[in-house]
Amino acid sequence: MQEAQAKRRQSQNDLRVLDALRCASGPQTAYQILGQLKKHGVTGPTTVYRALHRLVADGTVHRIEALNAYVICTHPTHGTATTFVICELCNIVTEICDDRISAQLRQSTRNTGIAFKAASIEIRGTCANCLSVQPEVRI
Amino acid sequence: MQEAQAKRRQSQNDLRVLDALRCASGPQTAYQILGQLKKHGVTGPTTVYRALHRLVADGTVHRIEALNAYVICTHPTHGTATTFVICELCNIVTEICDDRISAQLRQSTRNTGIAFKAASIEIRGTCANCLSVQPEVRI
DNA sequence: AGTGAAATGTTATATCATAACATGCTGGGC
DNA sequence: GCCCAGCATGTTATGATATAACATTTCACT
Repeated sequence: MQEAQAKRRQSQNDLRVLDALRCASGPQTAYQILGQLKKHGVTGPTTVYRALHRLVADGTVHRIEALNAYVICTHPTHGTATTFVICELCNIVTEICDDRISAQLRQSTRNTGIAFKAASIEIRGTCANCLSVQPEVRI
Repeated sequence: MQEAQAKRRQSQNDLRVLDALRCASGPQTAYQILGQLKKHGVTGPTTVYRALHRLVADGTVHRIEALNAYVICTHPTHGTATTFVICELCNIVTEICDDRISAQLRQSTRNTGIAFKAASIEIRGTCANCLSVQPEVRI
């Protein structure tokens, strides 16, 4: 469908950043990643940001705007409506994938005469785990 | 419904920030607003950020995460799925309002066991005006 | 007028991101 | 093998966004 990316060979720093994100328990800021990469001799944020830009352009990594942080994409086959849920209790971030969301956004924008390219959706809520612990929070 | 805000009396700085946003042609960063408020003797960003926090909490103003910028809410009666379209050609930002979007997000999150509180949706696309000028961009 | 809560001012600093320019690595044509 | 174009990387500096911490003022209410 759209911008199926020509497979780019990932550079050494790209792989290091991906490693750092994989090892992390949640979204990481650029400077947290830099902290990890220092063990490989990386000294400046520029290096990290350059790798992140490539990986985000690829779709390999997503940026969570509300957190200024980055995560590995867990639904690489879907592209136009990346959706994250940020749990307000434990701050866990989950990527969800439901094509009806992008379908609805396409329809809603079409009604207003706007051409839809892509969307980023960030939901604040409560994750299933916290719900089971704090049952007074309702779906 | 949800968080129908008890009417808060807006402070002097709140009103100044709202004025600055109203006069602006689009989203304004905190420091752009600060630039306007300097004529009233405001000197530090703290003042602007404090007013913005109150106004965002109210729902009077929205933050556009992708731009680190702020706009006045144009659909104050709807609250749980603020949706903006950012035109990639002219950078105009439009708030759209379609309750089916939040309905779909509620449903998609319910399927995953997550409790939905609110969402911010930022769409990249092309506005109606730019589409009419550049017809090769398709809906 | 007295009081407490909210707002504001002030200074400093933390956090996020890019600019600008030099250097190094690598793969494809000769 | 050698060259060189294109990309990746390193380095230094700085810009842009946001908050901390604490002092002071304002204001509604009694």
